[in-house]
Amino acid sequence: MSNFEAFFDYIQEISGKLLSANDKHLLMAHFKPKKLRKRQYFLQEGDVCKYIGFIVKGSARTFTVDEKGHEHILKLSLENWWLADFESFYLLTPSRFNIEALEDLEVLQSTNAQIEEFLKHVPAFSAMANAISQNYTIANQKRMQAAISYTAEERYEDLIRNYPQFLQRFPQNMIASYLGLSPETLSRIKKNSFKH
Amino acid sequence: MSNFEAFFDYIQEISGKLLSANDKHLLMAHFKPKKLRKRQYFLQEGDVCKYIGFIVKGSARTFTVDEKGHEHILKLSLENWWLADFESFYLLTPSRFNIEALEDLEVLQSTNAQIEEFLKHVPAFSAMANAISQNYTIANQKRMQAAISYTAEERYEDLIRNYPQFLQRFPQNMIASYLGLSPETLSRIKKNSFKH
DNA sequence: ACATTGAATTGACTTATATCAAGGCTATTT
DNA sequence: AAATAGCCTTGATATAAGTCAATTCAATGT
Repeated sequence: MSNFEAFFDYIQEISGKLLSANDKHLLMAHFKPKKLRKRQYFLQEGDVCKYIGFIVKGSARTFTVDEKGHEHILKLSLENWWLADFESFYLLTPSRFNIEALEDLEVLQSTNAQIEEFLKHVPAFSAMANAISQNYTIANQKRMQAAISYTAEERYEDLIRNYPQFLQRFPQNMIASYLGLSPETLSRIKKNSFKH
Repeated sequence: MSNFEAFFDYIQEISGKLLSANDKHLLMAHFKPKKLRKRQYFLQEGDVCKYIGFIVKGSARTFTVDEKGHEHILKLSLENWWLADFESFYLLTPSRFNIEALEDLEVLQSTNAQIEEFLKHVPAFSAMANAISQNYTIANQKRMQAAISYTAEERYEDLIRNYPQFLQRFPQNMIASYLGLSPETLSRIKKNSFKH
């Protein structure tokens, strides 16, 4: 299945290790392809995030809804990213988040218990997990720094630098929410940044 | 050395595995005790973060200085936490951060190359690394959500709930900076929160 | 013990960002 | 093709938070 080829390439590239034929069979046996249409939910608030998904195609947003009914986007996710509420996934607690497909979405999904097995038995998989953990730590540190020390305009410029794909793939109001801004404010920032 | 006992206990508790006598000798051979007095720097902006430190005693802050000379605290760290700029430590790039002792500080420190060895040869150590990675991911997700969707007052309440020790150990202006607030604003928030 | 420095508070004022409301444009659905 | 819904922009106004300055108090160094 061509779905899995991209997945295998990704694992091998990021881990720097090769997958054996056996490894590949094991992964194919326990990652299930799942398709969601735009607007469908991968996870709903209150449910346990039983599955982690590797995005083969499409995009999604992870968001909360506050008491005033306002949505706040914590993550925007694209191809070759992992999709889950990790807190709920690791601890098996009810999630505070919703995860919704923003475009038609194809993922390969598996459970926490299965992931533990891959970590034990597939060296490339566990090397990948370590590499991802490093990347996430670095990305989180950068984003947190931006959140506490940058102005709205600087955060937007930072996003353009780090995730230029987002501008192509996501509507501006989603990007505003991801940056912690109102859509109006982002619109004004874009207008003013011409002047600089 | 009593320093190491606390360290070993920590590793065993968080990993759920025991350290052999051999493991302990290996750790003691390659983690060097280091003491810093209050105000001394564990890391300076521009330097590569060669060492990761396990805090045995004391506290530290990780912060940046922006173009206007304002300091922004990204992390506050206490006993049994790991101290490093992980981006610089993993990638061996010059750090954008400073790490300064806020109280007299005792750490056990080691290099990235050594850590790799421990991960390979000490099962409890690598299990600990995986557990920490999960905890960090969860904590980062929470803090990021707070940053984009909470008001200043809600972020402060969140801090009281999650890290009550901070109020005892750190001056209020440090906490304000950690929350991304001016000291004056935090002072006013405290005054007003009596009214609610 | 005295002098100095740093921390916290408060008031007055400024600035950044949110909110509310309206209008126009575009894409999607029927 | 018409109707609809979603998205973006703009203006007017409100609110939250920052800045600057002054004062008090506590902690620290000599």
